[in-house]
Amino acid sequence: MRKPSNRQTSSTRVRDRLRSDIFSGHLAPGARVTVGGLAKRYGTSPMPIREALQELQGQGLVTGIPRRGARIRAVDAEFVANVYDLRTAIIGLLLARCVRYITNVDIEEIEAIQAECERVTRNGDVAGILQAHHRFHDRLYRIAHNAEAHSAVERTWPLLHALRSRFGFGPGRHDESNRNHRRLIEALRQRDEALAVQLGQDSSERAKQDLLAMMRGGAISAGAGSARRGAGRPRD
Amino acid sequence: MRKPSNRQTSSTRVRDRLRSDIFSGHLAPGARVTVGGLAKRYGTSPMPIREALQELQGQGLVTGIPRRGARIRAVDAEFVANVYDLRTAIIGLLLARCVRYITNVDIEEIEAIQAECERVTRNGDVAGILQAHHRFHDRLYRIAHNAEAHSAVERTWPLLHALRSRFGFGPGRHDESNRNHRRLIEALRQRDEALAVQLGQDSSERAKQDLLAMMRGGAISAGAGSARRGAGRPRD
DNA sequence: AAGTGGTCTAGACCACCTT
DNA sequence: AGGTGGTCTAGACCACTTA
Repeated sequence: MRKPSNRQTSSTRVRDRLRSDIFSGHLAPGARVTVGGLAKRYGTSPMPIREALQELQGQGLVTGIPRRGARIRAVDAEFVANVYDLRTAIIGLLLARCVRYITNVDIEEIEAIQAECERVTRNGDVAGILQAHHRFHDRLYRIAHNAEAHSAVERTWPLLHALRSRFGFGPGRHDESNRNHRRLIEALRQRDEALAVQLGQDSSERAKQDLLAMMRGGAISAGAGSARRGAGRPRD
Repeated sequence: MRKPSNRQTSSTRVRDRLRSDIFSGHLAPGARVTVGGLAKRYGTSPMPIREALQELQGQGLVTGIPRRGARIRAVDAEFVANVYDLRTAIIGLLLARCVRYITNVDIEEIEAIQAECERVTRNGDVAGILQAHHRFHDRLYRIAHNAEAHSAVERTWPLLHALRSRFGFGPGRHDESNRNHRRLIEALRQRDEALAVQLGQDSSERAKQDLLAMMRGGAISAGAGSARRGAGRPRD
């Protein structure tokens, strides 16, 4: 019963640590990183570094210069807003298609996932909330039968996951999100394409605004159930 | 006059040949490919194969199975339609932002590129047309100041480029495209956001329909007026 | 002209699937 | 248990940027 390295490959380890180092500010925005330097830093050979760098490049976290290494991208408000706007545009496409393909069985399953979302919300476990939320979106967009659009929006998830883990959620944000999900499900049940698209894009926009506010506040609040932290938020 | 050498790396060579082999049908859709097999086929070591595979996976041409190799994706009508729909959605976002950021200098430069588009159209050189067309889009979307959305739509270009090189354009398609470009430029000059978005998305939709029609016909016509066909390979 | 740093080769390792 | 095949290591190669 040896499961020492689960699905944990060296590339993924490097990728996660690299991402963590970017968010923690240990690797400054705009800093140039080299394969050799990172290989020594993480104690591995060039190949996993290249792989991780390429994946993070696909997520927009690093920008590659042809023959001159790579550069850390600043995870600032503009970058986050851009990623969310991209998500919003694609989500509009996906939801329009969902309305055309969705079945009652799909709706039942999505409602079950939504119930799960609301349950973990009461627990207040951020990791669980993120996971359930992700499952909701994944299950929904699968219906759209557009794998390219789906994976394009999926590609932005690791970034948002990491940011939410760090900055948490604003007060009442979870309830708002769940309310939006419920309304979206109702629109899907009615097969109201325009409304579903509108609600989904609104949801995405609200999520963007909430995350941006949390980033402005610099909060590290876990957003967990204990409401006794509410007073000290440096709101602006 | 020297430097025949690089910008051509082994990874890119493998990537291009792999893509070519997929389009030519030499690698059947759904076929499983292995790193070792491709390494022998292309006479190289595993690493460039992995790199090329990963990039093509990012473009949706191959789908990776965690521990079990990769699979060639079928380049059929559904796949092409999906990619175009994704493009259309993102283009809407980009054009809406373009209207907000565009300057008169931008418009002048875009008009110059459009003039180039029309000149190469008269020549009938497909490669030149594709290049000019690409420059038009690239220059335009740069204005939107959303690098993530821009690169997401750029990622779909190599696929469309390859397909157009193989299947060409329908009769009158170039003139229609240029007409749409001119109208789009006019909408941008008026800063009419709704119209610009509408025209841009219409253009994308028309391009999709044209390419799908060409694929249905199985034509290899260069689209330069000589609409001779019938000797073409129906499919491989 | 020397240095820096990305790219590639060949082989070993080991996880997963098959008999 | 054996086979298949992805993943990783260490070092060499070479293009591009410095003095």
